[in-house]
Amino acid sequence: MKSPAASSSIEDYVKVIYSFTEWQDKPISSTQLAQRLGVANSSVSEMVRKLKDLGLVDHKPYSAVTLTEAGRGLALTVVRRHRLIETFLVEELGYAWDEVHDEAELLEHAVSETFVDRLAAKLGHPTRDPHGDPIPDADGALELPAARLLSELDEGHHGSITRISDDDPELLRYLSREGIDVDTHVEVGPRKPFSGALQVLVSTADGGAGHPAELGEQALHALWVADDTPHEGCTLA
Amino acid sequence: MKSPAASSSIEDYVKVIYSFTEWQDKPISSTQLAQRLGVANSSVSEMVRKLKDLGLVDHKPYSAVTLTEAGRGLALTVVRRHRLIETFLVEELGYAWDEVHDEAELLEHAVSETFVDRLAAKLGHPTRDPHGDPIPDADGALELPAARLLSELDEGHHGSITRISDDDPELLRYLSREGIDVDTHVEVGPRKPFSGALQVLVSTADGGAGHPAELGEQALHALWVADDTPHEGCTLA
DNA sequence: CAATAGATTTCGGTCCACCTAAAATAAGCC
DNA sequence: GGCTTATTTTAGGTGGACCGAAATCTATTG
Repeated sequence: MKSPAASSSIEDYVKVIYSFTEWQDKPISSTQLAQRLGVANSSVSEMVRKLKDLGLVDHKPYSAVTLTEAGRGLALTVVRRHRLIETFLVEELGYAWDEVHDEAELLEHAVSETFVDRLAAKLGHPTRDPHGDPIPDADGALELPAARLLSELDEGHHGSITRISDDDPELLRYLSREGIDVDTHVEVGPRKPFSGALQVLVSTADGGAGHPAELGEQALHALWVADDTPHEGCTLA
Repeated sequence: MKSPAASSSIEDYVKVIYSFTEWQDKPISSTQLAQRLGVANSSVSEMVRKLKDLGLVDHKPYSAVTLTEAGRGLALTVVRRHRLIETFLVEELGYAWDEVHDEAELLEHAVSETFVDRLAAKLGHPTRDPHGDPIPDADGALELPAARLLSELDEGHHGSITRISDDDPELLRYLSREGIDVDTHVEVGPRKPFSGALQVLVSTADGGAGHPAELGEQALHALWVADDTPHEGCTLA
């Protein structure tokens, strides 16, 4: 049940490969992998060969990389560790949203399975981390909420934020200042003529009249909105 | 104030060098260092040269290794991390005494200064870890309790256990079964004729009549007793 | 005081993950 | 179909930390 123990590089590779397809289907290319890991393309080539030898990925030369079942299993344990640690940092140690990612990145390679299980128990077996990402359970099962990228929604749609990509701490701080958090309710407004920025109506927690926020491309691709209301529901009532 | 960030090997080396002299004065030799780190002597030689170049140790060829001020400073931060993590594992995650050492060993190299500070705050800035070892504060100051090795005490002495070496989990489990913990009060009894084992009277927590335990060489060198009562105190009262 | 046993260091050599530069391949375009 | 461009792989090389074997030093001790 337990493989020989992957190096932390190996864990990072499968984690990134997994994450890339968590919210969309296209598999990751070498170059994208290299960018996300911050290493040279050549390093990825070598490492992918090793991962293939280990049976963690499928790969034909010059094409995209996908996880095998074993690879996906490993990735899920890494992701579970990462997200539980993030949750712990926010809930127990008072970290802010935008501070947790890097810390978790390091810790996730240093904790034992026992640690993770006990941490999960202490936190009450949470199913989402502070950014709304689902936390796989100990068996690797996870529930992906149905959600769409904010950038794909048309004017008039509304729903609550389900997930916020934690790639860029700077963006997280901006969103924080605009009052946008996981579970915040938003309504999509009009596109600004040339800037491409989108107006969004952000509801206050108490249900009062929302205030507007302007979101650029970067933000639109980092926010996911739950598919709760195809609008009819409201119109009919 | 912060050096470039030592590798985890470097941290391990200075930690072991420091620990060796924490409760006695003789400096550590290459071979002892190699044994405690589980590496070959030749590896130690090389690494000590590097540590010397980094200004962390003093070392003349063919003699013992000692820490410089900088080295001691680094060692203290590592020891602080280690002991705070052990405390956390026991108090917050329900680890047993004998389980924490290895886990802390890994984690201590993966946590940031911020993490350590927040953890310390959450735990209420403890000054001793679960084995009774002193936890240095953020500035590297620590209070070493006056204590003597149980093996050095004569029959009739008594006092409370201040520190229990956590080198051997097996021993920790034995002591646990015998009801010996940090702060347990003990009285030194007679040596058993040939076995060399020592009889010790272990007080129960509520002050009731103690029960005897037999401790061999290994245990006698792992237990430290506070210097609280040179016996007169009691006789005079 | 010379011989030797034990500790320590030096000397090649390994493995891992990374790099740059150069070569090979795939894909788009005229 | 052939050319160019962009992606991907190979080749050769680095630094960190480790190893075993061989050389060297220290310290004893006869």
